[in-house]
Amino acid sequence: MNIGEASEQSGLPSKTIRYYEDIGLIRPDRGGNGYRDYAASDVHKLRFLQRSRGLGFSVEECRQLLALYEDKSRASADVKGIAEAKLSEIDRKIRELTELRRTLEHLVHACHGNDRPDCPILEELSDSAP
Amino acid sequence: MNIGEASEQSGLPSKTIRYYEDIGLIRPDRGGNGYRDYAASDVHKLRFLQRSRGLGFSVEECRQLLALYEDKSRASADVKGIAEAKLSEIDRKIRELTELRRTLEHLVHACHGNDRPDCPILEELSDSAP
DNA sequence: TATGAACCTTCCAGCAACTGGAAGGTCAAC
DNA sequence: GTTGACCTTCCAGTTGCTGGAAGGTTCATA
Repeated sequence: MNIGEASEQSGLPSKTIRYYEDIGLIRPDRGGNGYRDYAASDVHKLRFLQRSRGLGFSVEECRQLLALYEDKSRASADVKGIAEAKLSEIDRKIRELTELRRTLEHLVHACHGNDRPDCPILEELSDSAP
Repeated sequence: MNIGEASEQSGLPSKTIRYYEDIGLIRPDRGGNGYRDYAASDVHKLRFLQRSRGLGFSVEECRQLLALYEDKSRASADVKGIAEAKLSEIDRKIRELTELRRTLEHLVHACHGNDRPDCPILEELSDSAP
């Protein structure tokens, strides 16, 4: 199938699919006209990529997962390890964002939000204290 | 003062400070030797940038905040608007990450993590269902 | 006075992970 | 035969820096 249909079936834009080929994640056949020709297994991999990217895995992590996926003698512990590392990374990000949110909400609450120039948000941002 | 000291006082790497100048956020004087010469007010702005970036504002948002900061006739509502938009953006990110975390944790729990090849994580990622 | 370290300068390139657009080839329908 | 929807490659841009090369300046020390 052509890239357009592969795009539809995988949920990835054609541009992204070509990019994934560029960086060596997939290697579809080529037809006589030079068009890329995707087999069902290619689409399968594309969907795999779409999902794992959606779960926050980096492209390099997806490459590892894909390799494990294709390695029939893999140990599930390898996959679990990658997923667990990603899990604590997500936890860290959530903690950071929550902290950020608190600070920002505090500022927003302190600001009158009227047409006067005095603004605690700017004051806090420009505060000279370290 | 030279860029090194401005860096120390603002908490931003010299590289970043030069970059901020490149994109027009600050304009320090130049000494006769061609060295950048930072006034206290420049360092103040740099620290402002350091803080607002740390709070998750994009460089363009920082540019707006800095303009408002310098505009003595600003309305605090303008600043509050930017901060509120950022707040809901952070909320959205936290929600997304939390959802992600749940899915991933579910997968991690389902996986034995031994040296056998069967792995629910990969199965889920490659699942053909839309 | 020389020299070496520690500064500073500019410019160029690269990171992630795409995305947009230009210029052109191909295919199917009317 | 021509329109329009595909497809191709390649180049450039996005965000927010960061690293490195090649070279100029300053200052302390030998």
